[in-house]
Amino acid sequence: MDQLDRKIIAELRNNGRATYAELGRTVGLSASSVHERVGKLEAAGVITGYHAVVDPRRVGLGVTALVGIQPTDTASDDEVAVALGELPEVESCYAVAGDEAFVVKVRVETVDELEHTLGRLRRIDGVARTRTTVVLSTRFEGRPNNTGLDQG
Amino acid sequence: MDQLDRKIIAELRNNGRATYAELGRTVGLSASSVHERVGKLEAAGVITGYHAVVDPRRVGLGVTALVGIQPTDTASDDEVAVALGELPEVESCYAVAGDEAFVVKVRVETVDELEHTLGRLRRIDGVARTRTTVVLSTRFEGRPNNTGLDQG
DNA sequence: GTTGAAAACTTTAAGTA
DNA sequence: TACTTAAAGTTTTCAAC
Repeated sequence: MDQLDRKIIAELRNNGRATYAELGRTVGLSASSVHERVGKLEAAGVITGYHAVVDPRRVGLGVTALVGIQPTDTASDDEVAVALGELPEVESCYAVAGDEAFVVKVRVETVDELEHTLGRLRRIDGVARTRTTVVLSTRFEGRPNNTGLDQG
Repeated sequence: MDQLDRKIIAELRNNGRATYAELGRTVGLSASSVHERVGKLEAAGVITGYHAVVDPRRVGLGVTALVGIQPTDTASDDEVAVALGELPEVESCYAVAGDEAFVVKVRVETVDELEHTLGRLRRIDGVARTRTTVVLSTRFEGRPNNTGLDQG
């Protein structure tokens, strides 16, 4: 991965639909070269995908919460993580240091649904307790941090 | 926003680089129609952008932490949020219920840098204390939850 | 890495229900 | 209004260099 790759990645993080021709113009390569480089970055697992970002409220997911998952003494973290992944309302799942095994981000339509989801989380085998932090507003989210990409 | 819009959004969440022609084939519309619909969804703020997703470890951001921000008595939440946004290592920022004003997600290269970043967070005017949860592993992240999009 | 060319896609305009 | 087709311009993609 050289400087040009980093530049291409930074561009694609800002605009995931940039054309290879556009990228070529910004980094000073032919579209073919960019195309090949991007293919290699994808194959190498550096670029893992492309997603449209949607305003959650506009698609009926107005309630967000961060939930700490405290495990039982006998819990298998991997099994708990798999179970967490089976709930579609769990958008992200981090294994963390501390007395909680995981912190997950949950997105649902209503607080009623949140209550419902928390119940399901608690019923997962290996989950002892949950600790819920309700998100009041999302100031910003998933901002591309191109430290070391833009110029490194 | 009708069923077709929802289908298009779900597709673009899974593959942000899907061509209008591809989208048209999956939803049963011409490329022109899809093009027009996507333009309207973007203009309406439903689709807010497109991003390449990068494996953070592959771009030198191997350390992730979730940091609760406890405010001082006199803090202006908005001003604190702006200050948080000025640090590029703060990827996401949520205003939350509870004794913490915000929870932020921080991504840095090393634990040394994490220490450095936490110092800067604490020095923000309006920040009394921070509570840091180090992420040991990201099981999954930013999964598109297409509840209510895939089928209505 | 480049160019060149065919196929595919984008994007606008014009026309239809 | 929302769709389609048509057509010109662009981009993709795959050779060959």
